[in-house]
Amino acid sequence: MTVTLADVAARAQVSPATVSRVLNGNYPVAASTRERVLKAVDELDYVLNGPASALAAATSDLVGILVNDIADPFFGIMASAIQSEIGGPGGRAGGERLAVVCNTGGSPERELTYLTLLQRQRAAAVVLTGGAIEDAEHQAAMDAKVRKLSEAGTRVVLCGRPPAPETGAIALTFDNRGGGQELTEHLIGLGHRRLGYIAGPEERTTTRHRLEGHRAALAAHGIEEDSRWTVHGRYDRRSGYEATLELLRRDPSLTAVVAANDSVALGACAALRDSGLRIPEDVSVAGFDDLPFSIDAVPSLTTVRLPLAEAGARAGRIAMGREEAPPGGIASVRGELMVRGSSGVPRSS
Amino acid sequence: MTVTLADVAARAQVSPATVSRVLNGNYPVAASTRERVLKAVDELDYVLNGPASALAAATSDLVGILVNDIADPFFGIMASAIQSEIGGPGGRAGGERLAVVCNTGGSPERELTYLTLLQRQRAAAVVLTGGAIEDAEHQAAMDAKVRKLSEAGTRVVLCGRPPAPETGAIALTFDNRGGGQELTEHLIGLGHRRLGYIAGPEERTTTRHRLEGHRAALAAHGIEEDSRWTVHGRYDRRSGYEATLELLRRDPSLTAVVAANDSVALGACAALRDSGLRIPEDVSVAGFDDLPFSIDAVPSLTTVRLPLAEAGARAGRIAMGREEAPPGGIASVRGELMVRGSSGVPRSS
DNA sequence: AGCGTTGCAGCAAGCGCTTTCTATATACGA
DNA sequence: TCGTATATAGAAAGCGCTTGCTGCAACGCT
Repeated sequence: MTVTLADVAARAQVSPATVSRVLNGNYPVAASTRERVLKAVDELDYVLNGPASALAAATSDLVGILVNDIADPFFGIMASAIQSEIGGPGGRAGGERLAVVCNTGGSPERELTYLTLLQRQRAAAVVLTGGAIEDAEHQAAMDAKVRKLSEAGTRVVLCGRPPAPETGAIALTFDNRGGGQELTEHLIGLGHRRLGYIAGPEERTTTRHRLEGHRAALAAHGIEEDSRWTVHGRYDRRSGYEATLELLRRDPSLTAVVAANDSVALGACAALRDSGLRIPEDVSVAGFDDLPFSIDAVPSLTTVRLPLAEAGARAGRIAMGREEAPPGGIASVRGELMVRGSSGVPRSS
Repeated sequence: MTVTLADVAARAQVSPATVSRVLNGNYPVAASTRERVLKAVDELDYVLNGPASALAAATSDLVGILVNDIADPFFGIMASAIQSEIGGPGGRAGGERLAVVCNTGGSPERELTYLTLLQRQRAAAVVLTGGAIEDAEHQAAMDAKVRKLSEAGTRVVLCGRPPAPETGAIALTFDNRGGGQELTEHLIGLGHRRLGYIAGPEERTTTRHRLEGHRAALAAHGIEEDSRWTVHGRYDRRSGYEATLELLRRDPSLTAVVAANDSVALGACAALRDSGLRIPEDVSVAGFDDLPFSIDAVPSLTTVRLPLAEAGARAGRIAMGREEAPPGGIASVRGELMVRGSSGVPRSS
């Protein structure tokens, strides 16, 4: 059998209550007693029973982080930053908390089930990262779940995700629309008038907002849109490659390609090169996020930098109650345009 | 107050025991009764209390995945694959399990503390990924912890990590030494005789094994080593950039640079370009791992492909007891040499 | 008809911990 | 010197769930 609190108590010649208090340090215990208890703990190699503790105390030290794709550095970087603030071993936080990353793979069901699982574990906090799925039914279900979690005392923070009003969740939203607009305006400023756009998956807030920003920029400059110029795909390199070939097929006269994110942009670059086009002389390319590898692309990628680590860290602190929530429970985090080698004046100008 | 089993029982006019059995489905319950119970569960919006359940049943549905750096796709890809097999919502597995990713940041203390936290939660299984830290004391502590976990019934699987004999852990080890050797032999075969090597952090098994493979290749071809040709750094791009400049400073006549992994190789490429050197005409570059972005580098990266997703998936299945452990509890996973554009014949030949 | 089966449901005893309340001992003030 | 405040430890009642065992019908067999 495993060692229990009672065993430690017996060995230290004290009551179980005292051992518990020594371990939790939330009640005065005489120094000599504490020492005796700690010695017994050490000798017996005692490890607290988490479930029992959580049951009795009606709280748990679990913190959940939901991500859409853990293999994507976009989420990895945020998760890493969140986790570093959550504490866990070695973090800045006091109490040791188990920060757990849950990979939804972008599936609505998984998202919901993970939330239930965390609710079941009576998680101390939950951080939802990345864009939300735009399906009315799913969204309602999510909101209901989030509200329930909040009511049960779980702090819910949205990081890089649109606010969920009336749910009690704190939102740190990325200004995808503004960033998208700024990016496209940069290209328009260079003289581009025929811009292809590789959007992310449909029914995602991130996809929609970035695209809306792009369109707003076009509209602001009186550029009429051609529906052939927009293609949807996944948020990965492969998708960018294929979408670019498709764009080129539809309209070979495009002078710029704006991608939904950096991975897609990289795929776009590869497709352009394979098609014998130079970047940026023949076609300019722009990404989004400014992930670490973007600066290493050849040419380096013009993109919008999102402060993923900073936002994640802040979300983590808020989740831990170590930082005040922004006024109204909502904060918008702006991106920063990074002009680099992949964008230049169009060939025809 | 939150809804409890008893509330559901009252509403369904059955005993708590029956509700529990309906929920767990491990005991015969009449269809009509089950239906009544499920209806009550639904109406009351009941969510099982995880800790209470874990305490009573003395088991938990938590599975831990330890990674060194969650922001690094190397780990992200493995974690994703492991998690997909662990089940969790939507996975192939039957029971719903909470697969949690814990980020150690490469710190020995965190590694140990996370293991304790998982032990505390009575985790069903634990998967340790990536290289281990080569410190006798730490290793002994880890082995002891792992042994204790095994004894307590937690299945422990090492994925991409050297075996830990006598601990009861199953190991899926990457053949870093063989891969490193093959890679360097490829360069030697092209005619290179002056090869720089950017190693990972010291005191890491992965670092050592890859370096050993490199040296074995040199030795096999009678190439004498120059201690100036090896530089240690972190496993990231920045480190590769700086290390390359350092190598160039030490010996400008190098015709090839072998990096500890792909990120480092990318940094090396950037440094070479910034130094006015062409790849591979002036200097060849090689990486390791074959992460998704490697093929997009310009020129595309010669590297050793590690089947991260496959190995992760297998580790996940073994952790769930859905696949037999390899004979002896140890399997070696080989890498595959991917010859691409970044390696060519040396300039002097 | 009598009796062993079989199928389902309930009782109640924990699982290992936390925490309130109570008890004791010591210290302090008047 | 006695009463009261203060510090520390213990007793015991759960926290919400699982599960071995018991109970009781309805059933099938000889």
